[in-house]
Amino acid sequence: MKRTHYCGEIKESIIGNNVRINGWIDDFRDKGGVIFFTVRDRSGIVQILVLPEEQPALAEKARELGSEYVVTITGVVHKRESPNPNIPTGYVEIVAEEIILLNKSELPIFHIHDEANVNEELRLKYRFLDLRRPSLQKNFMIRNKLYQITHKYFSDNGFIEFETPVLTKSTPEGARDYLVPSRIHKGKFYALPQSPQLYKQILMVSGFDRYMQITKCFRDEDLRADRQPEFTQIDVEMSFVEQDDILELAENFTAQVWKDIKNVQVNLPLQRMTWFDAMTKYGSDKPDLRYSMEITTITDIVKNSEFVVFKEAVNLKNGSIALVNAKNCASFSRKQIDDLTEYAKKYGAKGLAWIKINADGIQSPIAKFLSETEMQTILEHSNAETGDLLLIAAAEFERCYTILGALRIEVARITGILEKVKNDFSFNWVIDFPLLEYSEEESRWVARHHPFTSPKKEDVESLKTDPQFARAIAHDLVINGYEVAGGSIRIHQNSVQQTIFNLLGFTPEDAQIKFGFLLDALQFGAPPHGGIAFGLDRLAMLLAGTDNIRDVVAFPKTSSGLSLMDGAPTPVDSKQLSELGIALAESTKNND
RNA sequence: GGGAUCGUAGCUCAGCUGGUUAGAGCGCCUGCCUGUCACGCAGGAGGUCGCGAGUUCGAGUCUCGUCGGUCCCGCCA
Repeated sequence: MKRTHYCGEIKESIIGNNVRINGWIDDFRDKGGVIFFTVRDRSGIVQILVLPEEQPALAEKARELGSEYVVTITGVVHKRESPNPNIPTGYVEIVAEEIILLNKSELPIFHIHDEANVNEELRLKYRFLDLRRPSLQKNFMIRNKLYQITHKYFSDNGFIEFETPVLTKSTPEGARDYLVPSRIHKGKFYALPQSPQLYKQILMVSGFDRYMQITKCFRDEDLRADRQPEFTQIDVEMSFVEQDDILELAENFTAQVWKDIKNVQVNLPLQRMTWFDAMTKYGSDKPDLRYSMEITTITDIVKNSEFVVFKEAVNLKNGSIALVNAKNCASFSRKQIDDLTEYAKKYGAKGLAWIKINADGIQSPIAKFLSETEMQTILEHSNAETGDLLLIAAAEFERCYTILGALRIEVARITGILEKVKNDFSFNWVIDFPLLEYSEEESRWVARHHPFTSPKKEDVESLKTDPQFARAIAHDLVINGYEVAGGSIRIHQNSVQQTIFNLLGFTPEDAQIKFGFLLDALQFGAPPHGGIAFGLDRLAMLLAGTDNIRDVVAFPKTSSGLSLMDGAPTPVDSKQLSELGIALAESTKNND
């Protein structure tokens, strides 16, 4: 039964050899006087030939086979009479001598072919079949390579691999926790880690100096095409370093991965962009730099204009007016512009002003509100040429640029720019994030990254007077507009940490209850330290060339968090609940 | 929490302003076929139109609810 070769290894170089393969029946073509079928394993497919006249018993056995039956085939490798150059093993075939049926299969629910476009709901329910498709198998080979490169790279660089707990303490900041009830301590809960953040910092205090871990993280938030509730991080932390050291290590790692897996040379060092520049040029804190289409700020140009929408925006605290130049889009129809307006509204735009630069002059609903000088200055600053369409947003700073950032991507999609750059890669750092942001919901400052992020030295003093302007020593690595890694230099001085907690509205008692163990650790000789964590799934996505994270996760959840194959989550036995001291609220009881 | 969109044969889909017996391609079954590889030819089987109400003489089609998929906003330190 044991194989001598994988199917994909049956090549011209072993013609004449006696071989044995294991695999699944991929396709069956019975021509009457000659029978062909193909067998598939993880390496590819190979054609088997049976000649009924010469081997009637074997032919009879072959005719019993069906799609996805599991077989062992023994035979001799022959050169094909009529080769098929479209498959790697297409110049040879195995002339069967023995066929062993190891297991039958029900009729497959769908074809095990890459071309088969099958409803994802079915694919997830029958994931064991879906995962047989060559394209998915390829994705997991890539993912495996990524694991191996990661272990080697960090080991070679002196990092020590750890495991941190999965049953941890719930912390209130950040994402919603997944909770695990304790049986021994009824009424108390563990939380699954949103990330091993505090543990890795404590390992730094313990003196391990360089830590890494490939680890699962859990966040109970709504999902997206690039977000799963459980996901894998390459988690890294280093002592006695500055931000430059972390960026250098991380970009060398990234370059290594792209070289080994994609054979792409990444030019180092990577471009670094401040958060402010990313926002004002690209309207995003994770800009896709495979194409340009930069945003132009025109707040100062139109601040005295008659247009009431601009007036209102200027009067906002931190109000901004800016535009994106959609090159060669002046031909857009009224309907297309209406669609763009609707699109902008999703991001909180109240409306969308536009200027068309037609061959016969300017066309714009707001032209009448702008002076000749204002219009000319706008055209100059945005490098507007005949045929261009300027899309203008006016709102509070972050809203205004976010709207334009979304439009920038949408215009790139509509005009085919995204399609053109789909095989390119762009890498860049975004640094100097704001340390805090004001939460209207909670009426307090919250940490933008996490509460242990160090402010920039020069901004520590102003923290107390102008917290909104304080910048963090934080860094995100962006590839093709995806945030694939993020990290920071941490606070290692208890006094600074207390200042931050104070700003976040925690009393010393609160802080002690929530993060006391970290605060304790910081008082016992914490070294300066910092780190970064890569989203392994997103890296795998980019390497595999897919925009769907479920294509690189073996058993993913749907966008509502269900696992369609096993049915999780499910109700549990009342006995299990009572052991945990848990009673369901009346309203949730029949929710299965 | 909100928005958009989808759910018809095993799979992918068509099915118009409501109207007789719901169709196609692929797959499947039976037979034929000595170089197929999206094999070919002939014949055949296969439907709770996601589910539940409602409107109507009559619902795959209209309305409401519900379940599920996908994408997005909010959310994701």
